Amino acid sequence: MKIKLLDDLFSKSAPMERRDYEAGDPVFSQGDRALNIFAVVEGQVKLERYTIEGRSVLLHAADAGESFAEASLFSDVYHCNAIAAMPSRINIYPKDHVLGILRAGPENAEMFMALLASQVRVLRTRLELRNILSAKERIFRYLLLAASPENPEVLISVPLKQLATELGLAHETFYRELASLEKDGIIERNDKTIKILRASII
Amino acid sequence: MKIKLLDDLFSKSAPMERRDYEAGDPVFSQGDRALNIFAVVEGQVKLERYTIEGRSVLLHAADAGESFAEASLFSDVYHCNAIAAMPSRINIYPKDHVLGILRAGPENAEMFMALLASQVRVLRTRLELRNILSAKERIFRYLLLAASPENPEVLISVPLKQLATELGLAHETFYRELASLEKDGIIERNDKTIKILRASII
DNA sequence: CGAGTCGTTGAACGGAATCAATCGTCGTGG
DNA sequence: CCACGACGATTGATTCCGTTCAACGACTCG
Repeated sequence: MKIKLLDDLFSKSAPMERRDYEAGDPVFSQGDRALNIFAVVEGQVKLERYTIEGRSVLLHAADAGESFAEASLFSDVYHCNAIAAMPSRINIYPKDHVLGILRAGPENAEMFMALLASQVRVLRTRLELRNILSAKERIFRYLLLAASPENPEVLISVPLKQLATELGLAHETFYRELASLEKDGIIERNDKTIKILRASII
Repeated sequence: MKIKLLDDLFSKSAPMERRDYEAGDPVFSQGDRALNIFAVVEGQVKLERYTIEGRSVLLHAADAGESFAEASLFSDVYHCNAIAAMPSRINIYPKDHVLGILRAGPENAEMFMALLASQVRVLRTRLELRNILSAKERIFRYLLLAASPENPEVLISVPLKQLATELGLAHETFYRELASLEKDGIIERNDKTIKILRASII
């Protein structure tokens, strides 16, 4: 979820706390009273849940720019642990204040609902991409989706390595297949953009 | 998103339409005025977007029990095509009526936000599972998450084949690894349940 | 200038997909 | 009522391709 939009919405007329964490610092723990929702400004936060026999399983890794624990707005306690995975800076929005804003008027609530619904859409799409086995095909479809219908040029604003992770590929594979796509004249790479030359990899 | 909860929320004091579609029938098309949101009762609906050169890319396949086009509540037009992938029955909730309900009181809006937030949580978790390369490990973590901390028994209410798809595995692989987990004494399988015997696959 | 990271390519391995075949069950219609 | 088809569950054999390990150049930043 775009952190800026969230900020615009939740920092309205209110103090928002920004705190720094060291790697390993807990942000909150499973069972704690849910008092805040959060957004990662810098760093990464791991969300994990304790399961049977004290074992913990990773639920999500929230990277810079992501919000997390939104569901805690509607729950009394946190249902997982949040731990800074590296030195991190985190925005903290008090739950009661946020709920106040959401209740203040339908516009605010609807803005938040729109953010959530769009997040759902993005996640579903990302999940669908993962159903594509072939690395080349997955990368290509990603590019098709990232390009607008009118403009076949995709702006790459994050390191390719990170893109690879987002697509669920080893970065070596990603580089390789990008190179292969370019060699086959399907895409053209420039400094920070990738241009789709043909809308088919055949 | 649980269709029942949605129904409870959106069918309040209002007519909800239920319509049947044949395979290939369009539910709505990219660019159409967004007038409804939907839920699949039976069948499957494919959501796809037109990209450059008239090519379309699958965004999501909504199965029975899922809602779709929630984001259209906050958009003037649909941004993708929805097509029945097989004979399907679909609930249709008129957007203006739904928005009316959401504006009627904060409880309704908050119920919907809670649904969306929980959906986000589920999708993030599912995505995180996909980051696990090893089929056995992925299946095992899934089971750990599906089991409650107190009760190591997981109720399997859908065909295993479908579970395999959800986990992003070929069903053959899924059966194989389940068998292997059982052989190693890590799980115990009964008719409709799987019991976790050890919280580690080592 | 050195440490760290990104980007890139090569070689080898391993494991999941795929193709294939069988069995059991359930529903259906002749 | 039984034959048949459809589908889920299961196991075997084979193939393929993405991961992994490794090494290197380019670049940035302190």
